[in-house]
Amino acid sequence: MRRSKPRPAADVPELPEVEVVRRGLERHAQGRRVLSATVLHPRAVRRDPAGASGFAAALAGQRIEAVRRRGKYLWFALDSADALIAHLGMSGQFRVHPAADAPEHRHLRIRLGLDDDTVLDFLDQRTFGGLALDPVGADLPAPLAHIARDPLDPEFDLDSAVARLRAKRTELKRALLDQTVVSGIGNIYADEALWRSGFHGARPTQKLTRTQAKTVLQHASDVMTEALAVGGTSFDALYVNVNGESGYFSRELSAYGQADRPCPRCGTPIVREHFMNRSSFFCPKCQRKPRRPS
DNA sequence: ATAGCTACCTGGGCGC
DNA sequence: TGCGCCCAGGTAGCTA
Repeated sequence: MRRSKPRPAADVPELPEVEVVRRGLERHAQGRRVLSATVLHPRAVRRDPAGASGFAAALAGQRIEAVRRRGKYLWFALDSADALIAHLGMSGQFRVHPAADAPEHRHLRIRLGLDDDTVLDFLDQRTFGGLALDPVGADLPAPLAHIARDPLDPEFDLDSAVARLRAKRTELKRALLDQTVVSGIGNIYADEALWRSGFHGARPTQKLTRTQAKTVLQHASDVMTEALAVGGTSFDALYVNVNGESGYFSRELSAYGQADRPCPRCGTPIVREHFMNRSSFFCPKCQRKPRRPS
């Protein structure tokens, strides 16, 4: 029998972590002008239509007016018509260093020289993340048009999210991870929201009542808001690290990563199963599987 | 149109 | 000791 080994639980950025990064970037980069851009790994700019050299040339000289976010996407509003879009992927980090004393980390992918004698580094071990320059639309860069508003957005509308969720013909966990329904939810907070709701991820969305859909979305919103409240104050002033070396986002988790440990509600051991090529963690007593899995 | 699958990545952990 | 396999998962793009 295979025991699931303890893992570092939450090192993948989801909504609260990305918001922490946005705040750090706002603090350190807003109002700064980009003097230079160096691409150390071409994959980090693969979404940029101009390629690495075009990216660097177009970015140099631009001023960062604001740092915005939708779901897990970040973008820097620039003084041109372009936006610098950033996604952290699985392992992306931004770090700020004094230019005179900036370490060359082995996972350094892009370095931006700023006009206050600092560098803004983009690090990414697994290279799922990256930066790209794109024209900004009315208020959203075009490549982000399909991303739904997230629960931290002041204009997030729970009722319309409920409608989108119930319009899906799929399993509940799949819909929670669908960034066109609600953005910002990844594997970790999907499992936490399901656990709090008492719903199994395989429940068919089309059979959810409005109240049930509202419940699970409200729990998703709550769990991410709470994580932000805990983690949002604990990053170092000159060190914008999405992962949070202490793992401060992972301590409160009830289901995700807790295989074989007692459910905090009923004591039944948490079960781990594979779903969508990912791990899913749930309490087999609190979260009954639907009798007819869709 | 839409639901669902897979490729894309690296490095730590573990079995042999 | 060292090799090689497995695993983590967000998203674009593809297929059916």
